[in-house]
Amino acid sequence: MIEVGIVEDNVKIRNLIQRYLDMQENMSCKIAVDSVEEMLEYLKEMQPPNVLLMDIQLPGMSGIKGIEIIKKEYPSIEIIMLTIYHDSHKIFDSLVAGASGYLLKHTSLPEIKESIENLAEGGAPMSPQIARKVIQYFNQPKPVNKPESDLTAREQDIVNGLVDGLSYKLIADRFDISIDTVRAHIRNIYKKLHVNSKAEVIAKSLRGEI
Amino acid sequence: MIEVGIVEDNVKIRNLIQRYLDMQENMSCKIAVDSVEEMLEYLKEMQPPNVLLMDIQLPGMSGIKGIEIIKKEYPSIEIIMLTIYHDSHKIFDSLVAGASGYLLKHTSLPEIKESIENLAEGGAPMSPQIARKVIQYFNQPKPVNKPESDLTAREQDIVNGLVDGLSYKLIADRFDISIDTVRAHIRNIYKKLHVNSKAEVIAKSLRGEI
DNA sequence: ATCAATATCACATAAATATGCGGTTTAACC
DNA sequence: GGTTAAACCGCATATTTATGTGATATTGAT
Repeated sequence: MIEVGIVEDNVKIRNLIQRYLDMQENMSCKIAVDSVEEMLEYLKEMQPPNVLLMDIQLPGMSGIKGIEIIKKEYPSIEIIMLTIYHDSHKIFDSLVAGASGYLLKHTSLPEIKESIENLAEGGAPMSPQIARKVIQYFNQPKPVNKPESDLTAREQDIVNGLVDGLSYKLIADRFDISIDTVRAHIRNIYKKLHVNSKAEVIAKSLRGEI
Repeated sequence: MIEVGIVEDNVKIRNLIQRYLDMQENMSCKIAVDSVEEMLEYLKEMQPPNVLLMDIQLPGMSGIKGIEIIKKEYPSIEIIMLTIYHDSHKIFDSLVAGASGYLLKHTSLPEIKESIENLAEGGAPMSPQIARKVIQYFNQPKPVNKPESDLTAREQDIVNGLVDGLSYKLIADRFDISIDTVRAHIRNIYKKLHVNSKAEVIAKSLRGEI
């Protein structure tokens, strides 16, 4: 039996969903409130539900802030956002805050039910449009970076040593070469990268510019 | 009418899917090959399909490399991966390469059909397990960082100077203070961060650990 | 009013780094 | 067989960093 809770300030929608879910054989929906604050009150006293359906636009605390707080206190609760917002910011903020699913409000009752079951089975319910936005997120950052300075394998070793915070001496020890050889490599690295300090090499490396 | 192409080296599966899709009223699936190379040959001569179903493990070029090449040449083709692999690396590599969906091979024929329609309507078909992994990607980076070393504003300024690759002298110039003051700040920064070199501060900073 | 933290500055010194110039050996390439 | 690139080593020196031990002024909290 899956215990479902609802945080939604539109009474009509809330009652509709609650009645529908509570009617299901494998679900129970006893707690439906209209703010995160109320839900937190409830959680303090009662057994927490397995799944929460949550709106974003709410009186008082926003649903996204709510995710953070609830997930922190009750990490086992899976949260599905149910909202009209389909802008990337709200989607990503929700997911980063800890939501496990994101549905748009036009989702039908049977689909909501299915999503909850889906979640219980280790899935992550998302409206198709949302999934699209999430996937687009991965396509975006592509063309940004493609520097490729060609350091030799050994030079890359030395750079890694620098990034690990090692001194020349320790790098020499790590690779069992003399400190003067380390110096030589570093000289060459500086030439190739057009820099003249350890700091710049580390910065470049950690920025993925090598 | 949605034109679908298939790149899949298992003949049985390929034929099964092709026949099923071609049978649908709103779809046509005329081209089904067993390698990316063959598909590229085909695309050079014929009208490109709207959607491609693609395996990852293929003879010759991998499906992921295939996405890159095909999307580069024919950006309008939407690609759905259809594979047995559910490891994060393959999923993310596929999405970054330009895939619009990612289905696991146990997906039923009607679900595949539905996914293609879904895609045509602006969605992004994903198996629930895949969606879960994608969502987990966003949750990940959160608990990673919890450093909270409380540097003062001035100390943070100095750190930024270091990250910018400046020497003590240049940092002093930037903030119009003496080099000895820079030294003093850096001493304090080292104490707070438990390090003892510029390199480590820069590394920590760029890793978001400050 | 006192205390703690911050920001500022100074002097001194050891250690590390940056840079110049020199070299040998090895493996790959034409 | 000569050329080239890489990896290796050494010595010298100027600059930069790391660290110690001071000190003063300002500020916000107790």
